[in-house]
Amino acid sequence: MTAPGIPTAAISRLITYLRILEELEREERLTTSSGALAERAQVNAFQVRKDLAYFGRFGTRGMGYTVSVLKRELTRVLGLNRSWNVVIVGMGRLGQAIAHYPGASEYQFSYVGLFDVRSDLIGLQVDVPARRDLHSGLGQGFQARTLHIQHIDSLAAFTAQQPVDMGFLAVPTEHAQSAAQSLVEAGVKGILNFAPTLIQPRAKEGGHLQEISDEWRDVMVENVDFLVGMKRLAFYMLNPQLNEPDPEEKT
Amino acid sequence: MTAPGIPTAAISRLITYLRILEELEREERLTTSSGALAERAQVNAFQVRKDLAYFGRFGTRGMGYTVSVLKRELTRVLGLNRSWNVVIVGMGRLGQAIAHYPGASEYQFSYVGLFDVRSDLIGLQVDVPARRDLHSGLGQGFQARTLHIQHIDSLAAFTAQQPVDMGFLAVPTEHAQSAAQSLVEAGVKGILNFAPTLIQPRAKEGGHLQEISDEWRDVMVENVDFLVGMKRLAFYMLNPQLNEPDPEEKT
DNA sequence: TCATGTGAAGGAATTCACAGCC
DNA sequence: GGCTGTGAATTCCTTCACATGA
Repeated sequence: MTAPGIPTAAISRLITYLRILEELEREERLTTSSGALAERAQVNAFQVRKDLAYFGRFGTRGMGYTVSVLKRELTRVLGLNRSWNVVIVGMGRLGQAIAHYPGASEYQFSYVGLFDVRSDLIGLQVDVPARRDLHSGLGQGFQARTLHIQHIDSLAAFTAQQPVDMGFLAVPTEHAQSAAQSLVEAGVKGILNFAPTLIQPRAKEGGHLQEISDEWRDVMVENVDFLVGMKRLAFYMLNPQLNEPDPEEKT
Repeated sequence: MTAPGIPTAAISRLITYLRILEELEREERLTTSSGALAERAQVNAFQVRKDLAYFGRFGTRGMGYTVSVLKRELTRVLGLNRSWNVVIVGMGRLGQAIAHYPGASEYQFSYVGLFDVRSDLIGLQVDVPARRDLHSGLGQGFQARTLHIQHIDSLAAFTAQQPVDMGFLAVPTEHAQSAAQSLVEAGVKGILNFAPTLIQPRAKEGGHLQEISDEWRDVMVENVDFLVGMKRLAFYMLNPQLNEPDPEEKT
C-alpha cells in the first residue's frame, strides 16, 4: 500500500484531485476521467493516472472513474477518513482565523484546545466548528463547540488527559521554535508551522541548537508560509518567462 | 540575468536563504558559508551553491559569503527591492489577519486598498502597516495607514486612479473565481489566492468556463492553501517512511 | 472503441567531484 | 588549506506509447 518512492509533489496533487472530486459531487457528476480531472487540476492526464497508480487501480478501462468511489479511496489513502485532534498554539489574529476557517472540520480536523501566552487572550471563549458524531446520523450538520484559551504552560497537563495528534503553530516567528519544543515535550507528533521560519527538529537551549533528541525522532513538521507565496509572486511577475508553461493537455 | 531553466523549487529555496541571511544579520554575523546556510535551510551545501549559481557569483572562494552582500543580491534577484502595491479582496477573518501580518510590509508589500462585498464590512476602518518612505532616512520605522473597506464593485475605478500590482484573494472558496475575474478586469496582473481552489486563467460566465482570454494572458497566479498543509501533515503522519530523508549534510 | 494502467523513454533536478581562486 | 563555482553523473520525476480490459 505504501511502496517507497512516491514523489511528495504527487501527494499535493492527490489532495487537489480529492478537492475536485468533491466539486464534481456537488455538481452531481457521477463519473469522470483522468482528462477531466487533469484540466481542473492544471496538470496533464498522464500525471493524474500515474499519481493514482501509486496507490492502486480505481478506474474502469474504457469508462473512467466513479466519482464517489475515487473520492472514498483518495480519502482513505490520504488518511482523511479518521479524525485528528488538533490544538492551536498562538491565538492572535492568524490563530483565530485558522480556528474559524471553513473546511478544516469537514476533514475531521477537530480543535480540542487553544493555547497562547498573552494574558489578554487567556480565558477568552472561542467557538470552533465541530463535526457532529458520525454515528448520530445527522449527516452534514455542524455544531459549534466553545473552547477557552489556555496558557501554554498547561499544554503538557492537557495532553496527558486528552489525546492530541497535531499542533498548529501560529505564534510570532521568534517564538516558533520554543513553542514547537513545548508541543513536542507534550507528546504531540505532528506540527503545522505557520511562522515564516523553519522549525529545527531539536531543542533550542540558551539560544543554541542541540543535537537531535529522541523526543523529536518521530515528529512530523509541515510548513505553511504565506510570505513565501507573496515573494514567489513578486519574482514570477518580474520573470514571467521562468514560470512553468501550461501542461499540454494530452490523453 | 534570467536564463531559462531555473527550477521553481530553487526560487522557494532562495527565498528561504534570504530569510536566513536576515536572521544572520540580526545575530551580527558578517560572513557565512554554503554549509551554514544549508544547515539552517535544511538542504545540503551543494544545493545552496547550485541555487545561487543560477543567478551569479556572490561569494569568495576560500572565504564564503558576506552576509550583507548576499542579502542585497538575493533581494534584488527576487524582485524585493522595489515596492509592490497590493489590494486585499476579502476582508473576513483571514483577510484581516493578512492585512496585519508582520513581515509583509518589510518587503515593500504595501496595502493600498481593501475590498469586500459584505455590507457589514464596507466602510470599516482598518490600520495597515506602511513602510516609511525610504528617502526620509528614518530607517526601520513603520507607521500605520488607515484604510477603509470598499465594495468590490468600485475596484476598477480604484485601479484607474491608483496603480495596483497585486491582489491578495481571501474570499470564500465559491467566490474565488469571480473575485479573481474582477481583479483581472481591473487590470491587476498578479494574484495570490488563499482560497482552497485553483483559479482558472479564464473568465467564468454563467457557471461555465470560457476560452482563455486576452486579459488573462499575462496574469500570474500563486496559490497559498493551508488546508493542503493540514492534509499533507495527516498523510505523512500515517506514512512517515514516505517523507524525504534528511539531506546528508555534506560539503 | 474507449479510457485506464504501466513499463520504458525522456527530461529535469539534485548530487557529486573537482577545478579554480582567495 | 579552504570554500566557492560548475560541468558531469546520478537520481528522480514526468511524459509517452501502448498493452489491457470493459
